[in-house]
Amino acid sequence: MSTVQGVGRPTLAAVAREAGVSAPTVSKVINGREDVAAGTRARVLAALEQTGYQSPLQRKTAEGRTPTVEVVFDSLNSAYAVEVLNGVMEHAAVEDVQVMLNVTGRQSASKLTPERRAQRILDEGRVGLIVVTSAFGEAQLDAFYRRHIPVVVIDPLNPPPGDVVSVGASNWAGGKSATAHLLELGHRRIAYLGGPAEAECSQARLHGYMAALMASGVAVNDEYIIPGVFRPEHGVRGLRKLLALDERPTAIFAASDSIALGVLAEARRQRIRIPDDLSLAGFDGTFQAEEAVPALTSVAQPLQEMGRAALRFVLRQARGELLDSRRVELATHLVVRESTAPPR
Amino acid sequence: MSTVQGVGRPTLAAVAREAGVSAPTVSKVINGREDVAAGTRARVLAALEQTGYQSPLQRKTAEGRTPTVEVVFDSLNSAYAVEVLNGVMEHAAVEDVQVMLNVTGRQSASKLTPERRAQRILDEGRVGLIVVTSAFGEAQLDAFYRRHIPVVVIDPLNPPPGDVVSVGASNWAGGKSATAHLLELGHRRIAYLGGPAEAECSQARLHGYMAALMASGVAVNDEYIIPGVFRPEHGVRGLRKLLALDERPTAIFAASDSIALGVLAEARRQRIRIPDDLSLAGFDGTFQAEEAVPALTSVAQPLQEMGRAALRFVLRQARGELLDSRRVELATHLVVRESTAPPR
DNA sequence: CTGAAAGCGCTTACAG
DNA sequence: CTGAAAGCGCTTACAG
Repeated sequence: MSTVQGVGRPTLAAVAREAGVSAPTVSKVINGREDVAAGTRARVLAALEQTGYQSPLQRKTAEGRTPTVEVVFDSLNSAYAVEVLNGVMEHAAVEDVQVMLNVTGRQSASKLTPERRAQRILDEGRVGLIVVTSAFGEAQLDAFYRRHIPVVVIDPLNPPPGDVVSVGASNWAGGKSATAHLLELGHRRIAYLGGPAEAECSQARLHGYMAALMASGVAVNDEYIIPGVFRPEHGVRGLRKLLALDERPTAIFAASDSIALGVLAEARRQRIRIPDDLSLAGFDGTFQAEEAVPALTSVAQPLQEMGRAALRFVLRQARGELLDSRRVELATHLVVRESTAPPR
Repeated sequence: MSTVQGVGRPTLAAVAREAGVSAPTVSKVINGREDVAAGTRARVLAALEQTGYQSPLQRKTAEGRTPTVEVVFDSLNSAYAVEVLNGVMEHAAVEDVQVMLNVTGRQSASKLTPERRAQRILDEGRVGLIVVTSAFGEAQLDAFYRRHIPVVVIDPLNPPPGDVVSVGASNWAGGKSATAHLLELGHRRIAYLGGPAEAECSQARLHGYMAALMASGVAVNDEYIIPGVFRPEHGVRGLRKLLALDERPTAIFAASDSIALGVLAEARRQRIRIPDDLSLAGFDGTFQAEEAVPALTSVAQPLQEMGRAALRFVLRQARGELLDSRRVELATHLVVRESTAPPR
């Protein structure tokens, strides 16, 4: 007839026993009342942690409910973002996880402080977050990290702080392969229309480009390297700048398909035929590359797989499993289509 | 000293009183136990509704937390879906609402029964749902409706049951304007590549098309009307069928831009020049119409606005406000680009 | 600031 | 299938 200890979930009474206080006192601490002495509060908090106490609400929230992961984009206005999202959603269906979607928009200056946002994630019972590119700054990622909220960043613009896990693609190898392809076709004047100068992925692509040039003994021409944004406008303006040069390039490697699409549009306006007058290679390998006219040679990133992998890593972290690595790079591969040809 | 009735949240005991049963019986109904007579269950359910009872969990969930709306797509693989989603997300940011994203995929045969899914929505404390096109069938919509879960359907494939609110665009007027445009250019043999025959929006576009023909005294040719799916494949196959006819059409009105894109691709393969040999108009007016080569004449739907409106209506219903109408149609407008021209 | 006592709201076990 | 009774786990009101 003796009471069996340690069976079932710990109750508030058990926490009280552990802390050597009464149940009402524990109740006060849990509910954030002020009228508890600092020492008592500390003992209660220790007991709460030691026993792993969960309030009925927390229990209910945790228990039957489908776990929820938050996915944060700075914008959904790109085929890139949509493909990553599709990968996340696909794996979420497999794992029976719910997805809270958050689009921050340009104004990274949110109303919420990093601390409050992290607290909210905790309050709402999220198991973790997937952050795509630059949706959150270092301060925010740090706040998540300090509270042990599992976070995975896809294609971080800057190296994420602490031990935050990131997923990307082999950008350097991809940049090298696209450039090598153009070199093999016989091009020597190859321009690079890049993404933001500070973005890791764009830097890697640039250095892959330079590595390919150097390996072929082709000098790097600074005039041919134009950083910008991953948007068609950059392709439009970039092409105009390149056409204004004394020595025009015969080929362009664009750091994203969206940039390449801008080049394509501007080339059409300027009556420059692609690939006859100018070869063009992109990066990302979204359906837009395939559907473009002419179809775009592009370095394909496994975007869906990156989304899936990010979710896998969030869930693993949430389960307390160790990850093999803080940084995962999935392979890119060059897909040759119609937009590249030997120079005239 | 008399007990004040009706003050504070209704308790389980109050529900029991209302239903004329004991508290344990109400508890059983709430917790989905089987051992309750059907008649008793019905009375308890009525009392639950009448009193507006919320379990402590529901109460806590509802209280400090940011309200959450669930958005359900059958697929995210279309520019259409992405634009609607963008509209929803934009308004969600304005209203400070969270968005749970759900992509059902082709298998509308989910593991969850309609009842259980509706229960889950309630348990998780969603304020309501936005359902895009055919993501849920009638049985599911009905289950939501019976539990008074606010639902708004965007572009329902079938007329939604009960008083479920739906948002769409002026499909009939759009179909008429596209066809009238082709007629004005001088076309008389105009084909219609439609969406699913049972889909309301496709029917409306078809009847707009027929109305325009009739108004111009042009006979409707059944061979020119081919229903299908809102995907490029339908455009590819549809064009092949039309080319096999003795009297080939000189213009095609496609019920979506994605269908038109398929026509465009197949026309290129067959060396049919658009608009020189064949005029082509689409529907949706997504960025894909603009970026196509040649740029696609298309009936623009205000997709973002439809997403925004859907969220507004969900929130209004959740607040218990009355809506002016169960069906809202936003205006479409024809955007003439490069893919339509007079017949040769 | 603390806790014994009372109380609240719901659930469980079981007699009928 | 139903409900009186007992019980559970937490919170509240208040004496000290």
